[in-house]
Amino acid sequence: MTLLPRTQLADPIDPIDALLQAHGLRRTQASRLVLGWLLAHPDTSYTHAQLQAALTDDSAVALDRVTLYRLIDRLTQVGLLLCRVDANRVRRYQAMPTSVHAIPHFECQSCHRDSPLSGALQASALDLERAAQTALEALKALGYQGMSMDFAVRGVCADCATSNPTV
Amino acid sequence: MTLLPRTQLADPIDPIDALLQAHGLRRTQASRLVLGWLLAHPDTSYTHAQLQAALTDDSAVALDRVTLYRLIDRLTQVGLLLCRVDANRVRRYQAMPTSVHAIPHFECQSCHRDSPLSGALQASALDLERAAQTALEALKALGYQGMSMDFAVRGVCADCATSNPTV
DNA sequence: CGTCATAATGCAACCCAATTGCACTAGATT
DNA sequence: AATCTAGTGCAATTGGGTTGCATTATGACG
Repeated sequence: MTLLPRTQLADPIDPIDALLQAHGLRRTQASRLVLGWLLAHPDTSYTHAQLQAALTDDSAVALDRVTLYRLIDRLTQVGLLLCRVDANRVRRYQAMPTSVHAIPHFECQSCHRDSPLSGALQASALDLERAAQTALEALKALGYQGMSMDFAVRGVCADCATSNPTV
Repeated sequence: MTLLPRTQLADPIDPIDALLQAHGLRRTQASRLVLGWLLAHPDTSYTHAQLQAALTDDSAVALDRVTLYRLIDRLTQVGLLLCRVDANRVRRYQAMPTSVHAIPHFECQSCHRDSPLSGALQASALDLERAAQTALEALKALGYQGMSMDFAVRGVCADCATSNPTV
């Protein structure tokens, strides 16, 4: 029985390793772990704290707070992660979505609830999404990479408006 | 010469006083100052720090840090101010706009530049704005108040994408 | 008017997400 | 194998924002 020439198989068999390498990042335990975890949980965003908790929970590997900060920052800079700041001024990270689905949402400045625009707004929301899609295509053609859209309406919701003495 | 019955003139001659009163807020030196200043500088947003600096500069009245925090919070809750969190996790305040003009903008996660979507995207941007306008009308009809829209695209801009070794 | 409840102010101390500096470790490249 | 540098870990710090509590001033009511 002869030894198979392992090197014939491309070095990065793992898709995660391939992504890291393709973006010029080193393949370390931490980077594999974080990117792997986020890719395994698409369309969900996590704060730094949540991510650290989930990772230590999941893999029993306790990686340093600061290391995680720097790692997610690197992953974000190369476009592998999407980062946005939530209403509480905390950054939320998630795997950069491959397809786009910008759900318009409303942030009430009084009760601080964040609700998706639906129901009566279905029609205009669809219009929005279509227009946004067109915009994205144009950007991609210009060389932009790894994009996500976010449409926010801010104001005072009907509930809060009626309880306020706004005359 | 008889004294004019001053009280015949409506108490809140000042439009700022009128706004404060209409929203159930007391008319204090600080509230008049802040709301007045922001109304005098429409379509421009300020951080707490900038606002405090501008006010002490402008009116020689040094109001306390915490007082200003609480004041802008009150003004925001009743819908007189618009508050959003910028990419640096800092809240920015401005007078709630009366008309809407949501300029789509792109936030690069690599170089952290924030640029308006223009040029080649003019067409889709217009579509976007039209769709957004429709959405706003629908919300107003539902009782929502003092609204503003924000359309953000996040990703890696063409400049950064080419300098990254993204293969 | 004066009285009085309560909204608003000021100060000190605190919270917490995120950053910085520096020594150290481990991928990658030759 | 040697070596360069990206990545890691720890400690200390930054900075926007909050909380508790005593004090002041606004506006409503008799």
